[in-house]
Amino acid sequence: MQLNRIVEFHKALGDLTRIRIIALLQQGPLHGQAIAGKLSLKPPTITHHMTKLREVGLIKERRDKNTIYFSLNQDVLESCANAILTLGKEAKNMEMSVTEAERAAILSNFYTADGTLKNIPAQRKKRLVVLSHIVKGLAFGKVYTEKEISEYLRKFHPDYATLRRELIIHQFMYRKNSQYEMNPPELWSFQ
Amino acid sequence: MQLNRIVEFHKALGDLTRIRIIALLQQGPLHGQAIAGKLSLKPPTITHHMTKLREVGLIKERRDKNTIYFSLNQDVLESCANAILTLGKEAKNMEMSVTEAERAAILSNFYTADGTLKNIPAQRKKRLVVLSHIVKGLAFGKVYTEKEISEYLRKFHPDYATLRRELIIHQFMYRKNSQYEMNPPELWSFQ
DNA sequence: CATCTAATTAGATATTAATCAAATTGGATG
DNA sequence: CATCCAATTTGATTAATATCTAATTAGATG
Repeated sequence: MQLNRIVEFHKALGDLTRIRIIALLQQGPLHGQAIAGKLSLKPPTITHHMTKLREVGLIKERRDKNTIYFSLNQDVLESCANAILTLGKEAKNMEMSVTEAERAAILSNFYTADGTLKNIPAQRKKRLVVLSHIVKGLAFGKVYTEKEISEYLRKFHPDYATLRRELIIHQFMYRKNSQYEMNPPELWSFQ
Repeated sequence: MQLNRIVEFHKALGDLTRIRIIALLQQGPLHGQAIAGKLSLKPPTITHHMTKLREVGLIKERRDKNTIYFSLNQDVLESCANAILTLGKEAKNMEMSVTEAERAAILSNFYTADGTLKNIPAQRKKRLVVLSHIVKGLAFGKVYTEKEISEYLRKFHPDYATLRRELIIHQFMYRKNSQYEMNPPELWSFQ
């Protein structure tokens, strides 16, 4: 994830009023005046804060007559909250380029003859080599459902949930609203 | 986790320079001048930012002669990053120990038509039901003075001091320096 | 068309905060 | 003791931002 996106996300949450709004919206959708009432603030102030939250993708809205119901985009909240945990690790990978020979050796080591994985490599470098190979089997630009992704991954290893999580964490794939998309290689934490 | 702690955490990360510092420290410990050099900033600026990061518990330090090596407290980073995800989520679990019917029965039993309490329930379970209902009339995240709290509680029962004490004891509210704040529902001692 | 209501924009004010130069602190060392 | 060096504090400047009132927009309804 881009550095500035992370900053803007945390800046959006670095305000008591906006945290209170998040807490409210986690209980369910609310319209502007209701939020203003519960927080003892004026509507323009709520608009101001909703704008900030919307700018970082945290807000979904649904209109009903004159009233706009705001709700939380939990996917964005989760992915942005976790982004900070894997920050410096991407930079470290830059130093860790792998030769083609090394790469081939790692792959032949972890793949069986029928194309499944013996196990998921514990060592970070090897895991990234294997993950990048797996993600190359997907079509770039295509949007996959969660079910499609799981089925694809299960062909490699029964623990497809771990594979899926690792693919997200290391920026090989991008998830939004339970839909999955391959990231462009320049975002991969690797190569 | 206390609401203000979450705000301070995100405020600490809502700055590009501090995010860059985090990214650096995730690769290993560094001393101040090294950070200043890598970011092309002056030492006082680094001190300023390290102070902010330290205030939210993100920094560990080790001294070697005149040089202080800063490193990241990953545990704090993870727990604070995840705190935002579970803010209001357990709000509904609270009622799990009591059925809605039971709850409604207790409330209608102790409330008069004009919204005041006939008396403060002696039985623990009933008292908790009533207290949780009272605290829901407060704004989550707002800081109240003792006077405001007392006035609010007096609308329910003349013995507002008992109500106030009970709200603290059972973790519905948090008090510090005569200032009161509603606790997040996951802290409520409901059954 | 006239009116209502919720949301937004505009503009003003007060507060917070990021950065640096200059001065200071405080341990380490000769 | 004198000196060095990294870190910190102080004080100033500049930029951002949280909140409000008043005015405006825009959809819905009679």
